[in-house]
Amino acid sequence: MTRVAGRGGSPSAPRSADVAQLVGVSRKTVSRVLNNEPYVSDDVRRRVLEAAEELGYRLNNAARALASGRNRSIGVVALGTAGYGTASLLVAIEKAVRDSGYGLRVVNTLGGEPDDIARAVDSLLEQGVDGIIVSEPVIEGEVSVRVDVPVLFLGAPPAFGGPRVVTAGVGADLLARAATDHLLDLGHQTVHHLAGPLRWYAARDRVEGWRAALAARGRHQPPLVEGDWSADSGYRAGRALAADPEVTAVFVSGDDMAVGLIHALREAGRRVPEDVSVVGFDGNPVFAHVTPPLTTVRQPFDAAAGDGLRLLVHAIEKPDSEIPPANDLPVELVVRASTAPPPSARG
Amino acid sequence: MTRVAGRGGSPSAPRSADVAQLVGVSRKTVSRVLNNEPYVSDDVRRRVLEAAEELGYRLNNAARALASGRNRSIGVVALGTAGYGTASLLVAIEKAVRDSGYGLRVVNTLGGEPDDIARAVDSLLEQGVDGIIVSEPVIEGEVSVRVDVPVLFLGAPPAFGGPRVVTAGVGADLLARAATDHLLDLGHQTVHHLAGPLRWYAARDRVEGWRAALAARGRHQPPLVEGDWSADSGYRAGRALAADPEVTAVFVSGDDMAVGLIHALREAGRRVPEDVSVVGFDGNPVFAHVTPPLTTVRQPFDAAAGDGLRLLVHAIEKPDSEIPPANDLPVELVVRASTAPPPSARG
DNA sequence: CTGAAAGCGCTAACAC
DNA sequence: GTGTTAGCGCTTTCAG
Repeated sequence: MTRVAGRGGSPSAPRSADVAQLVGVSRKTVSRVLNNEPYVSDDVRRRVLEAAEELGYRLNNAARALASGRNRSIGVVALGTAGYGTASLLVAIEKAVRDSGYGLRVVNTLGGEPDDIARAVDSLLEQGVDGIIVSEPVIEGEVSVRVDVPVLFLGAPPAFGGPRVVTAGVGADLLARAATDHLLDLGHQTVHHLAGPLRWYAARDRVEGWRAALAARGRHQPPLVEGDWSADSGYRAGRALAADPEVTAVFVSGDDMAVGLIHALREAGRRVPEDVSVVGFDGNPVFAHVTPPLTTVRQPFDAAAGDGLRLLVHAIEKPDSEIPPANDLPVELVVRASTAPPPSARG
Repeated sequence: MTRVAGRGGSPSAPRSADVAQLVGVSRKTVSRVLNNEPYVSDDVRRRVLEAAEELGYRLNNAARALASGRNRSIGVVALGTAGYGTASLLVAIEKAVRDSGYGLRVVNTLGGEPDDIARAVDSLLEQGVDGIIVSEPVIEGEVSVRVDVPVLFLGAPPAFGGPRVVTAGVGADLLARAATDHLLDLGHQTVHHLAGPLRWYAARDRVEGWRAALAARGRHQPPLVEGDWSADSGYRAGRALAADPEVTAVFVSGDDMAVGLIHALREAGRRVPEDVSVVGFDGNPVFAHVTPPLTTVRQPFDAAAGDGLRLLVHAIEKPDSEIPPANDLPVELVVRASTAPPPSARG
């Protein structure tokens, strides 16, 4: 049955005093029960819970925050794009935050520039958060803000310092390295790279991994090509790369760009994977169904968010104890049909 | 006992009293300035703003909410999937909320079932929100919650009633109709439909549009095929549909499913669009680069979120006045290469 | 135009 | 185990 209240501006909601009165205890006792504090008899605890239920009592978080100084919520500064990667990360963050017993406030910054971040952080602080997550920002300069809560930089080094700033990676460099190694293992002499915009730390991190893989085998490092994460930019990059017969393998810093790139390659008459192998980045499952199915690396969004949040919550709740070590993140290469040995190896 | 502003040694954040003292006015005057209330001289206003800036003063939202009863934030119950559609809608909602001067709290419900929604709404209410957006939920039963703030159902009819419940569509039926009409206009005798899970209202809404388009021309309505939004489910549906030579046109309730479906069709030897035309739903730009580029309808996320939020904010801020009418949403068909006239029309 | 007093609903610290 | 007493920092009356 539908139960509606919709009482617009009528009798005020029940307060803890109402619950206390109904049970015949003090407000503090009600408070103890609601906060799961010890030193309440099981009997009283049960009766308080029952009374609260009966009255439809709901804790007033504003009052609680004001009195305790803790808001029980965490704010995230996100990128405001609907791409699979950023969206997955946000979903993972929401889950991790909720599992930690906090609420989540979201502010998007379309650009991810230092000023945008400063503004977003400010607005979060004003709304009242106990900690802030800055998710995969663009970092070119210093962000100048006064922050008095712990801040987690997820997938980027801190853009501002402070005693309560923690960092957690998404393991992008290792992932990029695995992707590049896969291509090298297949027999390619070298691997080209289509990067995301280099102003994004996420893009640079992957470049590092690609470079490291090449360097480890003493391979030639082809010039970097830069896209903007969009499939269109991948397509444009693909047209340029298709003209170069030296190109037999490309590691692309995002699935969408990879799909655009493959489009251009095939349009130019270069077969994938027979002539050119392509590896994407992210792990969007839809690309198992394009032609050819895309080999990619899966980003460990859940693990990264969970690990980062563990550090952040630690910094919030035990500000004086040492920050625990970060966990290792899984590296998962999803091999499909867009990669193969180079033409030379097949005679 | 009166507390003297302790801005010497005390690391506590500055309060409005500190600002007031610095300027030499009362706290109420500071409050007026910060809330953009009238009846403050320009001079005082300016000095207050300067002092606030100088002290690095930041309003305490918990205190404000407690005193005023308004939290200045809106909560959204989202689906917790990283698909292009839901993610885009969330981004659009965030923007609309921010533009309205509210903060955004997010709770995901993995399932979108009535019970999940009830839980999510409860948690939002406890966190303190002035309004709630329920975004594209699964609706099979009634949601039983006590809500005392306005609720906007976005892309679904209300799951619970009440005087302060508003609804805004995303225009899915019209979009579905446009997609179906496009196929019919091309000369197809009828159009098959691969729907999303019918427990989702969003899926049912699109089915309606498809049915309406067929009915308007007196065309035969083929049996409905049901997927689960994933490309994999589209692929499975495609294998079944490929076996039926009658199928020349399919309207698919999501781009990902459409891509999976095309994969299966081609694998079975049916060419797209020569033998079978396919239209997707959502408008993810990456699918301009798959083979064949996907014809689709673009969901007007920004317009839908903006319009819905306008209604919600109205319900919050002017609870007694009538709810303004909803705006018409744009219908945008993106014709690419996955649709063509049926084989029969081409001889 | 501006200010003084009185809480908002809860938790903190300490009593009992 | 439980109650009492003070506020948290702001906005709301209602005076001036």
